Amino acid sequence: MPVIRLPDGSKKAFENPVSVAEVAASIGAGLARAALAGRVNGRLVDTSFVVDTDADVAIVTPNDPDGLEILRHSTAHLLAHAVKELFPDAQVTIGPVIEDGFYYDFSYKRSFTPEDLASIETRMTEISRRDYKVVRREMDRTEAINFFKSQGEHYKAQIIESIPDGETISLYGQGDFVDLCRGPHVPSTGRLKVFKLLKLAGAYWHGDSRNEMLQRIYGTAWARKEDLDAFLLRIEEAEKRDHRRLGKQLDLFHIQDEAPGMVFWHPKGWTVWQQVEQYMRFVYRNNGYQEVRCPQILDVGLWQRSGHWDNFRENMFFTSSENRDYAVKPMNCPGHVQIFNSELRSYRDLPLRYGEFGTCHRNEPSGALHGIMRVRAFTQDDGHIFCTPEQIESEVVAFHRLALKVYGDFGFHDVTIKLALRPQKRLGAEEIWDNAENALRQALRSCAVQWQELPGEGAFYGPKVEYHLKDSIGRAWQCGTIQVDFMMPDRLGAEYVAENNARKVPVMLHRAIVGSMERFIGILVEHYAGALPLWLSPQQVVVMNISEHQAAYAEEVTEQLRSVGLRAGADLRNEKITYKIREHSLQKLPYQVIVGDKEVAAKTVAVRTRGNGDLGQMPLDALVARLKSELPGGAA
RNA sequence: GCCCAUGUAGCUCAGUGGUAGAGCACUCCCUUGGUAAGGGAGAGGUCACGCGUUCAAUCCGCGUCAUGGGCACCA
Repeated sequence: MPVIRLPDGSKKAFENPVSVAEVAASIGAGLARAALAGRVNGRLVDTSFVVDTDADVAIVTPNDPDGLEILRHSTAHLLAHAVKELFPDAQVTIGPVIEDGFYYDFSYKRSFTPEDLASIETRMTEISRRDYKVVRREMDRTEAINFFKSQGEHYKAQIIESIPDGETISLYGQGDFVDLCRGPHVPSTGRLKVFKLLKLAGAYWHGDSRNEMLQRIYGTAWARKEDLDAFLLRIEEAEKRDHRRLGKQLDLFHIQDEAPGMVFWHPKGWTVWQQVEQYMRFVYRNNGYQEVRCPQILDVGLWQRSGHWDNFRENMFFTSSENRDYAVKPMNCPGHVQIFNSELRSYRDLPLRYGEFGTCHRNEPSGALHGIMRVRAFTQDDGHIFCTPEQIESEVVAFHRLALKVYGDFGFHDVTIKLALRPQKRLGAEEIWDNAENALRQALRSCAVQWQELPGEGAFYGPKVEYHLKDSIGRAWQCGTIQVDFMMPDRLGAEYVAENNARKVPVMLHRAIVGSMERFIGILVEHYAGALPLWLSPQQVVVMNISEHQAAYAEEVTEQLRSVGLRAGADLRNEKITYKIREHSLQKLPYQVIVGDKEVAAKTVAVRTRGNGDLGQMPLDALVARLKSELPGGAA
């Protein structure tokens, strides 16, 4: 005789055990139609779940985030069902929900084609129309293994074998299709109406590159058609701000076959680079760093001593000359240690901070390359701090404040922090790792921030704090990092004279704020959709004449803008003003200045801004004042 | 590196077993026009590269390279 408590606090008493579906129906027919699942005492269950004792029950609908997740999970099953109908020999593996959708991995003798994808989607719609009831049943482990083996589903059997013995295994069936699943699922396939298959991809079984490659089908599913359309529109909008597309349209850079993963910076792109670099140079200078520069290639022996050769030689570039082998530097730290080692250091010198715009080469796997976001030649705003263990905390805190200031100046205000802990492949004793990890935890506590810990994600020489920036369309990018390293200074023979005249090995902190210049500029371009803020814009102002009569005045105005340090250019082409405006608007110039006979006569300029349109005439001084006020006051 | 797809003019893309097209951009001419495309003419391509099949390959096959979507990797 269960008493059901509903989320609004009301109670309903039932004579007999009731299913979630019956509870929903007792509340209203509309809710019964919308019910996808239930939440009984906080646990998600199918609508067929029977409640036989007093309980808190909520009805889960597509409007509930859990409901949407169930919808997607059930759509993944619908996908697998369709694949099994069309390709009975295909084996199913796993099909989880991911952000904005789901995927399902299959093993099949031949590759699925884009045409297959279309027919699978059509078949999914058919199965949805058949409106099969989705039925849960339970088996014991051995029975389940035998069941899937008998179906020829060896991957499924293998998954169950990895589940601890004694646990009940739940299966979900719809029509002839049965899948291993924890559930819950929608009550019937007819509930799955708004979905779309997105792409085919390869993926390793168990995510391990030593295993065979499966075929992954990605899809998305939503509660309403409008949500799906909005999602597809969002993808389209993201494509429009793709840095590769904008890099071409705005003439910032290109990459060509002769140098995969290496960037040709065009004048406009290089101007952006210079703004970022000059800004970061001020950051070094104003925060106790000394800028340095190290050789591009260094004897292989140095990389053997540092440990990079053992860990990364597959991904390093080598060269040789006169019987000597060199590695093109994949990192800047060993170089900085050489500068540290170039004279005898005292504890009084610490902390000693070096900064470098260090260009590194890494022979990244071909499949990893991506525009200018993941390249083989890149420049880091790299820095290394040599300090004592006692100084770690204050250095990390100072770095943290500085990093947030820099991100804010570039327009990133949503920053999350992660702490990557010791990886499988690493140098050094456990105790050293304990110290290093705890030093970073302590420092983060002092920063009064929240952070997420990532086991196994650290560098081979030490744990790292990572800074993830959220961009204007909600994507997160890892940029900055600060890492504690108790290994490399010792391996490379760094030491200082302590107060008691003993030689000690300093701690080295590796740190970067923007990370890679290439990647950061790519992120900036995508964040701003190419409309960079005034201080970063390659060209800040264009001065256009309406007809050739005002050419001399236009040049004079341009010269005056340049003389106060603005990046201005004149467009004196024999084109209509509307044409010129269109072109410079497409180039996303922040300011367009138009001079015609009226402006020449009045000694003024007509100003048009990106976004706000025509501002009308103003004296040149007023324009300069406006531009100056829009530029940041100075670096950190 | 692995799976799949793609590679045609500077860009975006059509197209065909008989050595190729559009729009924009470019050059020249006309036009001197007031806030997102004025008009005309012209030039421009070893159809990514290599090897096959074929009387004939940009098109079909194989290989290589690169790019894209994923996976794996990311000091």
